[in-house]
Amino acid sequence: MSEANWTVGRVAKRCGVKVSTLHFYETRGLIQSWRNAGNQRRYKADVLRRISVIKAAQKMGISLEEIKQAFSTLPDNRTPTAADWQTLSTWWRDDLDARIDYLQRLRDSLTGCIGCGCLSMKNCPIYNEDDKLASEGSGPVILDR
Amino acid sequence: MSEANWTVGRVAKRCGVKVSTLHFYETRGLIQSWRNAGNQRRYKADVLRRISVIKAAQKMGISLEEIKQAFSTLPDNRTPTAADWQTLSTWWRDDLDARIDYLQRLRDSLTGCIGCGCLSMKNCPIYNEDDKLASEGSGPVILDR
DNA sequence: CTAATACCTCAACCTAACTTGAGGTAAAGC
DNA sequence: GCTTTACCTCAAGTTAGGTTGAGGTATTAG
Repeated sequence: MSEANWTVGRVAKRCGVKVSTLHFYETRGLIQSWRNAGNQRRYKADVLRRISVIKAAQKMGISLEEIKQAFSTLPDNRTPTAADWQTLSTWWRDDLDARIDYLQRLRDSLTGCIGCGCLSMKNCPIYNEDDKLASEGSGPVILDR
Repeated sequence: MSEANWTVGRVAKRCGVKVSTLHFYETRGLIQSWRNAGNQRRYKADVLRRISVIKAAQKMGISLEEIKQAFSTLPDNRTPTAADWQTLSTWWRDDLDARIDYLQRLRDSLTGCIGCGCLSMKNCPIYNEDDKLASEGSGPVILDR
């Protein structure tokens, strides 16, 4: 099999994902393929690394949309080099550091917080993480208790 | 307002969630209410803490189903005490420790891994984390962003 | 007493990330 | 050449965690 002749089935098996997942990633613009004479997908070998990177990023909690954004920084007209991938990993590492840090702060305030009854109060560290990572919805309302 | 006369609207406002969320949590068995003569929901004050705990647990990446399981260990016939909640927080703290540990290992192998090309190989640490957190439910753990 | 809110139920809709299935074609094995 | 396996497209289904809206009732403020 030449460098540019990977079939969906082979890629799927090699990467441990389903064929439907590869179709799906393609519709989302995360991977590309060319078609042979019979309209079947064929991939270049670098798709393997892309998929691996997608899977790794997902384990870090990164969404497909964000992965797509990150991929858009890769070179268009040539196969990404190790250095190109390295750049991505550095970028995500910071993200991962932030997530870890957030969870650690959450952990450190957890024991005191859940038990003590402060959860609905304005000074609760869990409720008031001054952190974009934590912000969701409209947030708690300060009331007495 | 007596201890057992919280309306949905008040609870929602106090906790920073929507009324529909409270309805939803009720259908999932996460909170309970009683009805007044006009069929409107009324809550006991302890629902406030339940909701706070749900929110805190979600930030740790715990699913509603798991939260429900944890709640099932709370006493049925009396309002949970601080000690009861403390037990839960200890339980989840271990969970959180495991998640942090997992992310740290992921981070430590990331730089070497994404760049080096080993990602699709059998011995790649990212691909072979022997970790249940990495494979629980549908996809990776969801974290706040 | 009346109008403005607040609630109620139930069904449908939403996003993410896929999976499943139907109906049909291509490629590969013997 | 024939049969099995691999692919193709497109639509619809799935799970989590909610949100939105319609049509109707209860409560509350003035």
